[in-house]
Amino acid sequence: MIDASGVRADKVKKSGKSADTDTGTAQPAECVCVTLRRAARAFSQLYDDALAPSGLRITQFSLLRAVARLEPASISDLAVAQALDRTTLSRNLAPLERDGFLEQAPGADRRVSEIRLTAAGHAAIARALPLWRQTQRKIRHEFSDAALAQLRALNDKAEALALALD
Amino acid sequence: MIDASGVRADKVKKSGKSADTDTGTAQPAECVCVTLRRAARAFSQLYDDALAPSGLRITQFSLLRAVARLEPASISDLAVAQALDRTTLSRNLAPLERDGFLEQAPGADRRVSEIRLTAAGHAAIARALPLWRQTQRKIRHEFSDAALAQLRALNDKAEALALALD
DNA sequence: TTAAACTAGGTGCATATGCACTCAATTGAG
DNA sequence: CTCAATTGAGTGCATATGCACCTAGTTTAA
Repeated sequence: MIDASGVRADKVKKSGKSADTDTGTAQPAECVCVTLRRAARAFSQLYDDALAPSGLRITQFSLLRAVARLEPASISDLAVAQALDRTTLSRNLAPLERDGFLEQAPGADRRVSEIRLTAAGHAAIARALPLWRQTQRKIRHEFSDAALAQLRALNDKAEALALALD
Repeated sequence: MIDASGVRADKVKKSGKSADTDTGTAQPAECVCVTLRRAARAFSQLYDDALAPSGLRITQFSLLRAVARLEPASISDLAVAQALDRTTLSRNLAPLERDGFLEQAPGADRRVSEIRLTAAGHAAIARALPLWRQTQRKIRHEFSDAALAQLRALNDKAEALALALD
């Protein structure tokens, strides 16, 4: 929780440094990306904390649900579904497999690994679902529909722009 | 860039699985947190790509600028400024120090490490600044002021909520 | 049919992130 | 002044993320 306890909030000062080309706002010239990353960290805190009793993090919950939807899923399927790099997704599976929430088996095309939930995986999702729903409700209550819709739009356009970097 | 080339976008199907409690939308029941994380990844791609010629990632650029603002900065100062865990921030300094962009020296209070930019650090910021500005302009052009304002609000409220978890 | 091209996936490396725990320096209570 | 409480920082461990490169199957062109 941003463990920087007891910080001297007083000693903040502005340096006239050349590199610091603020626009004059109290806060540093804000970077859209940095703000987004901060928000993502804060939300992850909230969701991870809420899901903790289920033993899942929000990333893992999301991944397990994707497996449930696409079952039997290939690594690449899941990577596309989650908009994650294939190798990242591959590694994110490891702790879930280690904990017995899913299993991989070679497919007919022996290059492909078919991923399926185990009973424990279904149980984990079932444990986490009410916690997640409650958090979603809280969040939806805190933020307007317009804000959430704009977040979606932000995400969609950003993904389109990032995809154009190919 | 979400390297999952040549994925069979066709084999997506819906399983009637109990765990998959979609609300009926084409997309899975969307998680605010997951959407935010996706957006943050996409934006990071855009910014990292744009900043690449400077040798900095967006996280590093942001951190260097924070040092420039708070110089001489303690680890905890920077952690608060970046809304990052203190230990994360501490580690994020390592590659920047290794590359000679900043240096640490013990302060009067010998528990505190005073962090300052080097000439190379200022130069790196100077190299990255125009690239960052250009990207900011592009982004601000793509997204409405309202969307960006709502992102800020989202971030502020999320940080407040996360802070309340203490 | 066989070798080239393509495709699914894995590995090494590096950064980013945060928690639990530890240590050292400082401060404060008595 | 002395010892306990506080505070700044580091380390071990684990997950998350993506790039460059590699290997093994599969498909396709000659």
